[in-house]
Amino acid sequence: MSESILHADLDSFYASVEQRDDPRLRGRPVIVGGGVVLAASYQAKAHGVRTAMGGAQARRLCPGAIVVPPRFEAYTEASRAVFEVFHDTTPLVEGLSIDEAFLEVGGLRRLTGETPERIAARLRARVAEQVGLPITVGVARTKFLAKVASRVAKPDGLLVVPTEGELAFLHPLPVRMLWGVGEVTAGKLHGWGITTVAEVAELTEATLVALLGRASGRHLHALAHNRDPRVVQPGRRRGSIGSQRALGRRPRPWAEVETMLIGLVDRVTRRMRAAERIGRTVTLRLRFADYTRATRSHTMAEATAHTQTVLTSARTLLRAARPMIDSRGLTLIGIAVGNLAEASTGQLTLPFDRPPPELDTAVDLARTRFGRTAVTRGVLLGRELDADMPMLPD
DNA sequence: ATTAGGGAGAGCAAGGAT
DNA sequence: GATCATCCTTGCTCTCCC
Repeated sequence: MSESILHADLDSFYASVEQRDDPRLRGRPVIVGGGVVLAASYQAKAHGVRTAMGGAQARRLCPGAIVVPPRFEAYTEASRAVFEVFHDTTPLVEGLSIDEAFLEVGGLRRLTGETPERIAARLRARVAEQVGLPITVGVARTKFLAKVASRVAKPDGLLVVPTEGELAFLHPLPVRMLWGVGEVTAGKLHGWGITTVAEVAELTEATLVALLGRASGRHLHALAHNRDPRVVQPGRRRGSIGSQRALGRRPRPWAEVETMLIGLVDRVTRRMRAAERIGRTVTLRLRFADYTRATRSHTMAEATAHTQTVLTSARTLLRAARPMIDSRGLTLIGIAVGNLAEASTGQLTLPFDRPPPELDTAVDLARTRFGRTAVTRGVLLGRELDADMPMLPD
């Protein structure tokens, strides 16, 4: 087994798309997003601007930056084009997010004799030519090493971690570079005087478990000893679909909150139907003026992608949470549907021993059962039906 | 003092089923 | 009939990722 996993990761993705589409932004510090930094070009990062930083702080650090609003549709389209190149390279693609994926090229190597490094170089060139975006690729024997390699090689780089050089690559790294070690975990480790991967590797698994909990401790122990058996899983699907809205600090009338909920549920169920998924667990997500958070969830008896059914559930959760909202001040509201399953196609037979149901009722029933965007044939009426009746316009 | 919007997953408590 | 052990599901919080 040699290095055969690619981790491909677009650089400052949103900011790079903006620079690609507007030549005036090229070579200049660019910040995408106003209230919070969604992405910063490398020219802005040179001034200390970071993703997820507050907009005010970012402007202080880099007064010359050009701030542009996000264009999510452009990013979705760019992502689609990049993943086309990925899938053209190998069918074994595991997407991680809008701008990164693992690619397994071991079989390709055996088939064509081409080295993973060559494959990675060609991938980078094709993304640059066909999509016009810079992308960094890490190449290694394991997912974890490939992921760390791409992070180290950024921006616009290519780094192969040779099998014989894995520990030399891994051990000097700061713990924060480990995938899964965030601010909180890094803080705990620092409190124990642990700053590098080599120092983590000196601890026993029991010590790490005592410090970080069972799962994190074991995980970190394995990674620090360069054990990562995870394989590239093509065709992984997400487990929940959600939508949320930040509201600012201004108090909102209750009626407006309920209206926003309808919009969120409509957006989520619409996306579920487009993805041909149905779900059982409805989660209401709230954030308050003091930055505390709360979630409230309900698991329905049957999975659905039906707007009204999900809305009823969501509305009940929201109304129960009203005292909390009134006292703490709402600054974010979100809805997610989890416990997702594939929507099946199927036939719904309605009983004939009572009067035929109204068309809308039949469509609602079919949608609830199958989670489909449209019922394409209404046998009852013997003609094509357009059953996609959005609650709100797009 | 403060962050959008999209996610995954662990830990834990409580209750039901076996 | 009462008690115990265990597993699973649900609901919620916290951490982490991009």
